[in-house]
Amino acid sequence: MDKENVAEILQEIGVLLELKGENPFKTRAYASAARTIEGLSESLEKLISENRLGEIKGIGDALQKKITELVTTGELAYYEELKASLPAGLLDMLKIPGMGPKKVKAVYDRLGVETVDQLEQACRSGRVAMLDGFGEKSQAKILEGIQFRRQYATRHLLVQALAWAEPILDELRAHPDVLRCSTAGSVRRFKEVIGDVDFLVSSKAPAAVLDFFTGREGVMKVLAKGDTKSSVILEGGIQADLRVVSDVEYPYALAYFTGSKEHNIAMRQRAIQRGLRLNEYGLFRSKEETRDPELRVACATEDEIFSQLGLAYIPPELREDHGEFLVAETGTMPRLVEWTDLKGSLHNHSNWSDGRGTVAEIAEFARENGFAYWAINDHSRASFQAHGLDADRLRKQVLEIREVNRRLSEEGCEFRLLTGVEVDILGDGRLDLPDDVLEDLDVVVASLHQGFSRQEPENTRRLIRAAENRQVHMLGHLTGRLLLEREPYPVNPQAVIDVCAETGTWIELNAHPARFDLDWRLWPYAKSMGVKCVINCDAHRNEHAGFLRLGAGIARKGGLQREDVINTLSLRSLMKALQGKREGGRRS
DNA sequence: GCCGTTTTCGGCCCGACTGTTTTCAGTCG
Repeated sequence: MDKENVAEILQEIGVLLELKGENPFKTRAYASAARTIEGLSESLEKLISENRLGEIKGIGDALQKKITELVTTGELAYYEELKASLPAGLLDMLKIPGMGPKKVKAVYDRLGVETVDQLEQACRSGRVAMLDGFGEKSQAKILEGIQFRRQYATRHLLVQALAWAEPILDELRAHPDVLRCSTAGSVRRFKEVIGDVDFLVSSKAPAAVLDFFTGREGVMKVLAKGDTKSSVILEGGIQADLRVVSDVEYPYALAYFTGSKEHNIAMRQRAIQRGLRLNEYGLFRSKEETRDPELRVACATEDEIFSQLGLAYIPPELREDHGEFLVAETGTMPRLVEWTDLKGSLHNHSNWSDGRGTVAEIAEFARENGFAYWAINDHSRASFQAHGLDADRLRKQVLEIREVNRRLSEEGCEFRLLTGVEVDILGDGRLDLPDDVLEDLDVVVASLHQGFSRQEPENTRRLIRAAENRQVHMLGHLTGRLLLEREPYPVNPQAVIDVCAETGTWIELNAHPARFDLDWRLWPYAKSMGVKCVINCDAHRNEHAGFLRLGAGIARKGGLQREDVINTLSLRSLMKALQGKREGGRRS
């Protein structure tokens, strides 16, 4: 059983315990352990065999035993008993807005309601409103929540959330009563999947800003509106929250509402260790909870708050309690890669396979947009559905690309198209094209496109064999996941990273917003092993070049710097690196 | 269930908003 499965089960145990009315701190312990497990860079098997599980913060004796049982036997008796003691439908009910563990338990205990459908019936017949603690309004709200969940997704891709958030941020910025404003929450942290979008504003007239926010075009429903905050549902079905504070409070509130929750808890604890209190209203010289302005440590920006806590500024992308404090404590934060550092993309498609543009159109677009180089890597023949290229068509494409480059050169232009392929990794780990064809290409990306039903050891071996081929520069979208759509295929990424480190093979960070693959959580490990990253937009049409900005944000979440990313190199250095990989490869 | 410069018990982040209450519980972030 792998980390994701273990984390999922621990998470579920936490929820089930909540439904049972257990001590909230106990339920929280499970949830926090689940998160910790998910973020581990080492495998659970290894930690267990070396008896190091207990060294992890948040995992004590009880959880150690349960995790060991799960990993070694694939089952957990405690979990099975817990699951059997409650109807499965209760978990679904928790997802309805306004239905928390107490209310779910109440309708179950007192009305025998076990599923969302039964809850709907109970609301329609008026039985829910008659319960203590419920009323007509809660009943109507539950019905609405059920309808809403049927109609809309609850989680959205970052790219979609940004498309909703950025125009609103522009409007807020232009509003006369707005002093400072920003997105906050997971959008500001550049999480790959977003639940809702958060905004923070400082203003002397909060009511006017809140009125504007709730009255905007594109607001479908106002969920809540108070003196300082409001929640709305936007057309398209995403929730947007706005919080308005005074300008003095703004930096503290921005830090607080950017989160993550786990990062904030660590920040608060650091404050407490220094005899201070940190909340959304300020950093206070006090041992007690307070918001007395007299006691506030003046900070004009987030930067100054970190500094007061003995930390270098932590960029929002890193605020996941994922090791950022260890780095920031040293007093200097490395400069993370910026999307403007990227000089081109080394994995893109043309109309020779499943892309849209012609080679000439792509060259024109990339050149005009200031890139130094752009690779064309169409699919190989095994990707039949994508009109994959065989050796013959590939050679013809190479001629066409060279012709385009010749013309560019004549015009005195320094931009270059690079020849390449995204070669399929076949069932046994061989590549879909022979080495002598690959060696004539500038950039070879090797990817899995089939075999999702295979087992982990097999997929891992396929990727390792591809990485060991000295003609392969990098592995493309390593886990094949499609966010909110398709799980990653079973693969042991650490084992693949280890071989990439040995062979000097690079790993792609595919910047397609549904991929972001390799996951940001694995980059610190890859970096520690010396494996280089390539941020590719996997463009199938020119507009996809914009994905590079998103990919760079994800690379920042992974703590990557310019020197960790191959496509920050100039054309000349890149060509050397491409050549060097082939000469340095361990075996072919 | 975890943890310890407050160390084997007693804390564990905490405030805004809503709805059902008539002083507060539940939910949410």
